Amino acid sequence: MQRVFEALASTTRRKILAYLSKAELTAGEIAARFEISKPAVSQHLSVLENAGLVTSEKRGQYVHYRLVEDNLANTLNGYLQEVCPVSRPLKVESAAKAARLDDG
Amino acid sequence: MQRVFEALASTTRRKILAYLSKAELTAGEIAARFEISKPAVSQHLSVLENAGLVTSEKRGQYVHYRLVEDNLANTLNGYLQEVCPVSRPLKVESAAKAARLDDG
DNA sequence: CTATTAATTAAGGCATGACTTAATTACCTA
DNA sequence: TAGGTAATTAAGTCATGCCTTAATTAATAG
Repeated sequence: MQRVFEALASTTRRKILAYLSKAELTAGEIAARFEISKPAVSQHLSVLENAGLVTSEKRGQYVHYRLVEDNLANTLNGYLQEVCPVSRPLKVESAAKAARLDDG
Repeated sequence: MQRVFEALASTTRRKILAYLSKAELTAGEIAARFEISKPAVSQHLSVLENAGLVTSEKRGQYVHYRLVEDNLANTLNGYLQEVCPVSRPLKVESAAKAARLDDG
């Protein structure tokens, strides 16, 4: 929980997650999308992995990273339920679908 | 967005939000719940207020703080939609209700 | 007006986070 | 096995964050 919010506090790390939400990428492919050094990106990936937000798999010479969607969704939604009324997140997040389902 | 995630990166600040989710409190009442100094708590409140997660109102000698639920819920859910498939958060957050509605 | 309480601002210390370059590890290919 | 690429680890710098105590502002009570 603490690690997840710390990981999300960095814009660079949130961008990495955004990239990984579209496709699995190697460390090098991720680094190429930023202007900071490769070791710096590697450190960010390490933070994200320690928070359980991404996982890595080494295939040959490359390390492939992918998003762990469940952990992100569960942590944020869990926190939201804790602090906000249960009904609100549902409405905010997919108001259209909820409305449709509630009406039907 | 950046400010919200920075604000949430601190355990102390998340605890403050948790207290405020139960009741409106004065700065002093909040400070009394922590072991750190009152100025330290004041700084945390300032961070939360700059992030738009709480608002304050001075009444006489006291400053009352309360949670801004909408901003917290909208920011986290908005981010979640951006990074995770739209359908997932709904399932995670209220699986029972979603299942019931989907089945019915 | 003076004293007291609530709260914030100011100033400074210390730990932590983010970045850099250089070195190292691991894997692939000629 | 020597050389090259991918990636991480190591070491050190610089900025930022969180905490402290002391000073200040603002409101209430005598």
